[in-house]
Amino acid sequence: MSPNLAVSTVIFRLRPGADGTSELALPLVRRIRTPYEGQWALPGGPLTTHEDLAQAASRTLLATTSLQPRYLEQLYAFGQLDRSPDERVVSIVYWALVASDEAERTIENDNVRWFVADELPELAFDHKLIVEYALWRLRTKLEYNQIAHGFLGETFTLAQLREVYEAVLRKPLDPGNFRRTMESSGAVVATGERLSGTRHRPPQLYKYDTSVNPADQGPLSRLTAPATLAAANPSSSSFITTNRTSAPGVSA
Amino acid sequence: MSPNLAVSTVIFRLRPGADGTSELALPLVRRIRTPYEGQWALPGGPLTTHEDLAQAASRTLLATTSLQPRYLEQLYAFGQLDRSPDERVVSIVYWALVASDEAERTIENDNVRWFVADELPELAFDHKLIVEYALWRLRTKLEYNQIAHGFLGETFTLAQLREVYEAVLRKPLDPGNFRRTMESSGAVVATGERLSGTRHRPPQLYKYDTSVNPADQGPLSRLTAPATLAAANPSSSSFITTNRTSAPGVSA
DNA sequence: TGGTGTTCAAGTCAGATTGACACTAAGATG
DNA sequence: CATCTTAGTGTCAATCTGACTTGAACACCA
Repeated sequence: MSPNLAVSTVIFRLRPGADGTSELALPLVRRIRTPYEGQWALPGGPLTTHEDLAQAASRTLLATTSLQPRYLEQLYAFGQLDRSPDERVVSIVYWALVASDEAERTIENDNVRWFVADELPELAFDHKLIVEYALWRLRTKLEYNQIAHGFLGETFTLAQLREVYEAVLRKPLDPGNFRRTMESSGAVVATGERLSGTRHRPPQLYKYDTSVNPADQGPLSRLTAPATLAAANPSSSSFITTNRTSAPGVSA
Repeated sequence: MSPNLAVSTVIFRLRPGADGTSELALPLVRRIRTPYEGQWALPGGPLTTHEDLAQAASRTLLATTSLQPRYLEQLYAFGQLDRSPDERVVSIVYWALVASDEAERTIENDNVRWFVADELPELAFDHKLIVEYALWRLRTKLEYNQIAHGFLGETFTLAQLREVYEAVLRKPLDPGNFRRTMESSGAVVATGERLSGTRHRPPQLYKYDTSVNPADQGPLSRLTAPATLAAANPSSSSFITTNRTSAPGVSA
């Protein structure tokens, strides 16, 4: 007599906005049955017994939007008693990032459409809450974890990467400081190639060095790649003492 | 034909260790049926249709250890196909903090025992992985989120709070810098009272200002108030003060 | 009763980090 | 060739961080 188990996914992409900058968008599907028939909802479906949680997220993601995610992470398990009017449903929600060019392949129709993240219609169930939490996670995680490349292709310029940050965080960033931070973090590596055809000085193309700062995708990612965990981020809390003995100074 | 749903909880407390400092400990229960009969496992049980996820976590937590958590947060949903040999089980795991004095009430017997977090026996299912992930979350979250008071009583000295940090992070912290950081964060407020009966200058008693830096407990905490999570256990004496010759008291 | 030990609590200081901003480089455009 | 635009580098002050010093206030003990 277990409650029903469903898996849904909040999918994010970046697309050119009206004012020239990029804006966050996510796909919704129209419900074709009660409850909430006709309303927009997150893509998802029931969990079958023969598939993984992440697999189920990928499957429903592919089925509704024909997209492959570049980043996929579990968000939260929602299980309040009243989240569905009829039956008890526990939804395990994932969130995903897709590259812009990949997202072009979505077949938009009357039942699948992309919406700007800040201008959503009324959503079925508690999906409004879920999307807001996913947005919070995306914005929070972007600041300390290297996941911005989930929106981009294999290589990219620092300006493109900065545009991702600016669109997600909704604030302008200083190009010089952004470059300094990214380069010193070591998460990004210059390929040596340049992007030509621009109206200005050709910028370097970069790619991500995933071995330096692996994105935390939950506990399961440790099973497959345990070695990279040793290269952890240095703690930056002020009160943390690494070595109480004084370092030897330079003396004559 | 949904998979079975279970809820388990990783419960942490601090207890006095052999070398005088505190150490992290967590309770495990011995399995009394196959699979993994006789092995140690996390407390938990199947999710019933009439209870919330967090409620289920609290219930099984109370049933096995007779404890009330001071902090409770969802950890992750584990759903790999092979995590249970017989049937498909999806476990939604919570993690909890209990105050030291509260934890004294646990009835330890042959089937329930506290273990030091770094010296666990062989565990059933994938519970080893789960505990390690919970440990990682606890240590990571402590550095940017104010959850350390989950181990302490209503009021505490900065030295006690620092001891929590040192035990969880497993490294010594500079008292002066710790004080500076905590006071400037505003998360902690001096009560004006002092703890007397110590062998030295009486320290200030502090309490947490939860309004300043509320702990992120997931998306649901934004909708409803934390409610009964702040356990009514006003006893301010913790194990940290037990090695005193005379009983410490509180003075203005 | 006064010295000693211990921790509390406040303060100092050098090096690292951050945010704001100036300046030069290198392409395209007309 | 002058100009526009972004790439990329450099500077500087304010702040933060980690290590360390100093005085305060109690208990304890000779």
